Amino acid sequence: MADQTVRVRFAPSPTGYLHVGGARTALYNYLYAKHTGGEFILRIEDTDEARSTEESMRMQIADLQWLGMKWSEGPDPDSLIDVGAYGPYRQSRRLDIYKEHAQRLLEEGQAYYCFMTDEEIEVQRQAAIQQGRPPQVNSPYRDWPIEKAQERLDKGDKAVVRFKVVEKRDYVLQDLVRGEVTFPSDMVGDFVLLRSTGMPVYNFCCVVDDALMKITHVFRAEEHLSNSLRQMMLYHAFNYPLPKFGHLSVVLGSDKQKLSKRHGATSCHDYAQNGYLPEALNNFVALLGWSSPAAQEILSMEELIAQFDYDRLNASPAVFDEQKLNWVNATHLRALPNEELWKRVEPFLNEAGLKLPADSGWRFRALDAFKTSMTTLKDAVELFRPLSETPVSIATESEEVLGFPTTRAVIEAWKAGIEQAGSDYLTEEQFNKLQDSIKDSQNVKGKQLFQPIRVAVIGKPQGTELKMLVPLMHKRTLLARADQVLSRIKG
RNA sequence: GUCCCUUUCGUCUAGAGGCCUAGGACAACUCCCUUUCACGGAGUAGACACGAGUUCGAAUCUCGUAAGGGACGCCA
Repeated sequence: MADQTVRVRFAPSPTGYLHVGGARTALYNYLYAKHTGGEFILRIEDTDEARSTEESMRMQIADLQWLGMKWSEGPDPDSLIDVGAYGPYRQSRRLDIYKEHAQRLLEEGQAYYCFMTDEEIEVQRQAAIQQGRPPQVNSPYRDWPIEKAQERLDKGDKAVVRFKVVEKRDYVLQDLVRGEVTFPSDMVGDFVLLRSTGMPVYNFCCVVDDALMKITHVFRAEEHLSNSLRQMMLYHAFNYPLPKFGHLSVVLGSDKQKLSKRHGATSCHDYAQNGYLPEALNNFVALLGWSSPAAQEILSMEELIAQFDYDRLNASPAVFDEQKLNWVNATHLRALPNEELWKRVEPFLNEAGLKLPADSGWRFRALDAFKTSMTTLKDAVELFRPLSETPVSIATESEEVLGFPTTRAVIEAWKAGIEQAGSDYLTEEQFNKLQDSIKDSQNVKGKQLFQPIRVAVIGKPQGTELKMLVPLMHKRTLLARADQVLSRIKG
């Protein structure tokens, strides 16, 4: 028991994309498994028939894969066929197991069939609230003998199965992140195990599955903390050993409200589409509620695995700070070798329809020129756009530059210089010489010199150094661009 | 309403009774580098929610208060 292998699980309900809060929960479980050499298991909690879809399940699996978390048990990412010795791993396929467990409790008198209608329950709730009591049900069917209930069932009446809360005592949870948490048992009333449709309810399947799947540690969101009481009761009723629980803090938006759709991008999918790196999102999200013992801010997945332990998990809520995410992302992005960076950037460039040289030497020089101005992969699009042959839009900030009295002459001299160039691409040296000659011939310097040239090259007065930019552009493009800008001055 | 959790710079956090004149990171600001923008470098500013206690000594322990969050579903 002491050196039992760690078995942890991530158990999302398939309703939409994977949320960043969910990603953090998954990550902590994953890191703990990897850190201890244990198993990371994926279980799909799809007992809510109204909201769960297979499509969502696929999306969440794709998101988890994008983040680089691999599970040793659960649905196979491609075929969706269960892998592992404790399956099935989709709750909707474990219905028989839940039924058996419910039956067992029913027979032992630890659970009962309840025929109350929604209206009856609502009346009780309101009454309880008015009297200042917790709104719990008090079912008249609580002590019905099972045979009597069965008769009604046989007549076709619908019933839920409720757990019978009998013991009046305090339940103490040794939480891995919060320490000792005490719940009085009267905090909850008799709760539903099986819906009238026969579908089990979260607290019930969660316990059955965690026990049967031999889960040793459960890191989950704080909102489940009070569920723990019900779950402890069930573990007790089944006489199953309790796993260790760690209840994570909530992730908040900038307004300190729980992160939700209102806050804009909150799904991993959104971040992927917006050009964030999975390693950056993992890194950032890991630091929301956990800190590196080495006080590192930038960590690779390997470093996270090596350093992660639950003793540095923080119990207080954390605000998701997009600015820090941006910094983490930019830092990871700049550290990528050019070859890898190009692979990541290319889909964004293609999507924008940019036609760029295929030569890898050219690509790497371009990345060197641009990567310090990139926060996300998507930023590459606007940076690379002026390098393609298509005309650029001339930025409004360029107007002032176009208004300098010397601008027209400078651009014409620039154009003439390019025309004289022997090769398709100017070298940095040739560019410098050309710029110097314009300085002398036109008698301009400072921003009167380089801003017009920059506008004639990329359409705006600020950006990457010209000596980096110009050698990346074909003579033809340079000339066309200069003409484009000159025509603008006339008009 | 009842119960549970949380509370250190704007944000993420370090901090397990003296090492704290409270440290780091992001953001902000200033300067340097730079014929622009970024990158990079150097700095500045900025916090223990409040009140009692325990103690020679409290950000750290206890109790209250306040604020925020969660649960009280045939959601998870």
